[in-house]
Amino acid sequence: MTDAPLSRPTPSAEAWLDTAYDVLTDSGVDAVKVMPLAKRLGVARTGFYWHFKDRDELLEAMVRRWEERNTGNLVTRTEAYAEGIAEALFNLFDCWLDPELFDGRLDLAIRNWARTDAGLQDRLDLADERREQAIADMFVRHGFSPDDARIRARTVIYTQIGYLSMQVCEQDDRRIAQMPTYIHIFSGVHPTQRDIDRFMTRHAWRMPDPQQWPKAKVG
Amino acid sequence: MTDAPLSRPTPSAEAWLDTAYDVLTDSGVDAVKVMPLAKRLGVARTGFYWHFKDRDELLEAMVRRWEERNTGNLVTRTEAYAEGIAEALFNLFDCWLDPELFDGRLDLAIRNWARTDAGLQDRLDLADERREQAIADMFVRHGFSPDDARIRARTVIYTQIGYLSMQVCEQDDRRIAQMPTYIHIFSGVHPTQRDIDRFMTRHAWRMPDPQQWPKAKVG
DNA sequence: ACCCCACTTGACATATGTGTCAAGTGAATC
DNA sequence: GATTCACTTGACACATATGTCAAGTGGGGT
Repeated sequence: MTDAPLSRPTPSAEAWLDTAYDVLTDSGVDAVKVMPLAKRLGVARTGFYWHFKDRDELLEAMVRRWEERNTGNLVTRTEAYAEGIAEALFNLFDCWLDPELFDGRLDLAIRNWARTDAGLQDRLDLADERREQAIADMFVRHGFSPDDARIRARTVIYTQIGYLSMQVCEQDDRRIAQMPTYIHIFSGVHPTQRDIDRFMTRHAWRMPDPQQWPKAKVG
Repeated sequence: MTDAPLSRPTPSAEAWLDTAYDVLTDSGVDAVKVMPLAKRLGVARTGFYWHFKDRDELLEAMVRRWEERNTGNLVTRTEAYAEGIAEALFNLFDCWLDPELFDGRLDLAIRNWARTDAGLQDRLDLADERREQAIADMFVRHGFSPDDARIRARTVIYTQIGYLSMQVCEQDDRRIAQMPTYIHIFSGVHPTQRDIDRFMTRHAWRMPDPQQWPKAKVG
């Protein structure tokens, strides 16, 4: 008899939502249709309408799932303590490695969907502005001029979105190994060995072989 | 009686294609459907099947339009003569300003479409690899190490794709004004006033007020 | 004036999608 | 054992899409 949150979705509403999420992230919003979802779940399509008013309500639930996750975590990472810009960027890069912090596939799906949904585009623009501001502030705290900081923030964001958009699939260990070079490009500063070790240790379990850890002065 | 290329599309096949292109670039491939296109053109839908075998043939025609355009022009720009890396990057940046050289909206639409079409994804991967290689070669020619060059090439590409993907809409003059800062980030080198002037002169008609031209050592 | 060819059209067959509704089911409560 | 509540179901009505076909139209060449 634990206290459940008030309108918690029933297990089967949850199932519709999860399936919808899978389809959204790997085929886009146009593929999120009640009939195919029902086929996947192996149930009658009409049961859907007991849990959700209509298709739009399902879509709205997914947008909320996105809003409650990606941007908030990213902003928090930019605010983490760092001795220098390199460490600060490494903190941010945690988001690109931990799907709990930032769901890249979902972000991309939302972004594509927003192209044909003006209301969603507005919500996305707000989220993007928050992210850009948070990263720019981070650069400013580490001594960059506001103008430079803003363009560097954009470079970081565009690079990440571009990476997602291009569907690059690399193994975590290769991605991690390149990150010190990205740090140098984004900030103009080489991370110290200390910065690198701290980051590598944090993600060691994704990259089991310490031999692969880069030495400082990469790039 | 001019010699027409052999299978040139008839004027009305052209019209279907153009409309399809518009819809593709601003709503995505899922919106490219014969019935709505017919409505837009104000003709009977079935006439479509006189010009094209089926919907797939229309889509294929658009993919070809893309292949014949974006990647080739981009690679050519990376090969243009440049005294230094800054000038070389400015040469490449021409693509982001001249829709004749590189059609960003089309590139983005193809990219989203490829997410749900494995065959197209393969063709896109080939194109991306050509682009990355060409840009990396450019960095190498200007003295960067192969590893660094490759990551810098990716940063350039991801940034551009990210920019497109985020649907940023800025005026040309503002974008142009920021480009020297991007050059610095991408290459670590400040463009000289000479580099900047050459670039600005080339795009002066997009940015009528020379007062706005940035001075060197920006960022 | 005729016909032919390029092209267009409306009717048909079929598939896939949305949403409503009244009836059905099965487990927990009275 | 009857009832009720939460949830599921199949039948229905309708919209939108694809693709085929035979018939129609209209301008150029003979």
